[in-house]
Formats: sequence, structure tokens, C-alpha cells
Amino acid sequence: MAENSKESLDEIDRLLMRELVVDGRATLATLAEKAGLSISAVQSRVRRLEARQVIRGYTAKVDPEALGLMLSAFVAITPLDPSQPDDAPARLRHIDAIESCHSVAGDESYILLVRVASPRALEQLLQEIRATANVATRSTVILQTFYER
Amino acid sequence: MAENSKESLDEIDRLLMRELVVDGRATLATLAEKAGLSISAVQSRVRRLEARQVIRGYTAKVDPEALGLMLSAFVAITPLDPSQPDDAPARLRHIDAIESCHSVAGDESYILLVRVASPRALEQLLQEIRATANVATRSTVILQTFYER
DNA sequence: ATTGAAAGATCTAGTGC
DNA sequence: GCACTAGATCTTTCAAT
Repeated sequence: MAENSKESLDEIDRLLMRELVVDGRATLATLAEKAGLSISAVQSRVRRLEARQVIRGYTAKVDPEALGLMLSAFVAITPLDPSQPDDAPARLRHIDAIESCHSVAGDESYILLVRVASPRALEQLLQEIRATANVATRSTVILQTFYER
Repeated sequence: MAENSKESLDEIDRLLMRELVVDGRATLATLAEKAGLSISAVQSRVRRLEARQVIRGYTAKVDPEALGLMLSAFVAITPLDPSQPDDAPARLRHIDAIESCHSVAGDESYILLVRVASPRALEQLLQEIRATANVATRSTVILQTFYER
């Protein structure tokens, strides 16, 4: 994980990022007004934040249930063979249903967040995960999501 | 959680959403080209997806570590007093460090994802969570995030 | 680093099919 | 539901400070 900046972020940078998190399509004109700067000044700041990868990109927030992904779950995974190199995250990367993958300091090695259409689809996904990465899985089904920011 | 559409999404809607998840700032012209439709047609579809809340908004993806939030953790919480109404998510909603809040079908009632600057800040946050919602907490520190889509 | 201004690209709203 | 057009708004680029 390389460091990505020599200079730190000032208050205006933080303001711009806060605004862009709230509205990823905010125009430079809007941002300039809130920051009290000219459009060009805001533009160069935003481009710099993007180049430094402080801002990694922009995305639409989509309702998973609207896409038919009615079931979400945390899946904790434990490698079964300690003698093998543990490359589970790389092996699992191609599986679309896996939204995030973290290594953790807990009973298990990794925690995934997955989204599927149905309990049946979760079962199939777990089989795929176990077969692909040679791991045991422990799943915690999400009943309701109150907020995700 | 009310249903939000009578008509289902067609292939073009799905294409547009995929593109907008990859690039939340994609222009209507770009989307129109990929969809093989006119700009107006794409515009009305995107506006309709937004109105139906299939697309819930747009956001900049910001590197938490660039903001000084060096430590992320899952926090599982258990209400301590079953005789009280369980409104933990509402009580915790105002805490900025909490990125997401789900109720789950597992040993605990809720799982939060939190981001803080340091172990010391995590300790303070846990105290705040326990005091605010009258709950026990069990934390799992994230060592590395391989991907979050 | 910030400003200002001009040219080009994009969005929006209206019309008609 | 889709396409086309015109006017408004936004972004980009560049010279200047």
C-alpha cells in the first residue's frame, strides 16, 4: 500500500471531497460556489485529487434488490490447507457476486460481502467459493440494511 | 421496504446501470452510444431509474486512508436489555464513523462497518456505541481490503 | 495556486412521431 | 417510448498574474 501524497489535504480539499461523496455528479460550478473559489481552481484541485487517487472514481449507487439481488450475506472464510499459499482473494476476485473482500484479525482469515438472488443462489455461491479457494465458509445472512454510506 | 416499480428492467436499463456503476460521471452521449439509442432516450431512461430509486444517487469513491482513517473494523452488537425497544440503528445513525449498519441472522443482532483514525479512536467509538445504544460489542479489525466494488 | 474568458461539449425542455 | 432541435449550462483549455 504505497503512500500517495507528499502534501496533505487542506480544508478546501476536504470540503470538495465531502460534496463529491454526497453528490458524485456535482458540477464544478456548484463546487466552486460552495468553496468560494473560481471554477478553474476547483477543477485543478479535483483533478489533482483524482490523480493522487484520493478520489478513486465515481459510481452510481444502485439498489441491489432492484437488480433482483434479494439476499446479502457476510461470508467468513478459513483456508483449509495451511501448507498451500493463501491466495484466496486473488482466486475469488472474478466472482461477481462478491462485493468486497477483506482480510481480518479474527477467528477467520477473510470476510466477504456477497449479494445473490435467493437462498438457493447463496448455496451455489458458497460451493463455488469453497471449491475455488479451498476454504471453509461461515455465513451470516443480512436481514435488513439500515444504511450504507 | 416498499416495492418501487411495476415494470421490470429491460436489458438496456441493465446496461446503463452497469456503465454508471463503473463510471458514475459517464455522459449521456457515451451511454447513448453504448446502448445504441439517442441521447434523449437514454436521458429519460436514466431519469426514470433515478425517480424509481433504482439508482439511488451518485458518489465519489474516496480512499479512507487518504482521509486519515487508517483503521476499519466490523463491529457486531448485541442489545443488553431485551425489555427495552430495540432502536439501536436509529440511535447510532448520527455517528459519522459508522459507514454501514445491517441487522443480521447470527449470534449478534447487528453488524456495523466503522472507520477510525487509530486503535485509540476505535476504543472511544466503541464506548460511544455502547453508551448510546445500550449494547455489547464484538469487533473484528480489518487488516487489508482487497476490493470493494 | 488562482483567475478570466472563449470554444467546445453536455444537458434540458420542447416538439413531433 | 423514441428521435430531433435549440437554448441554457457546464467543462476544458490557455494566457496571465
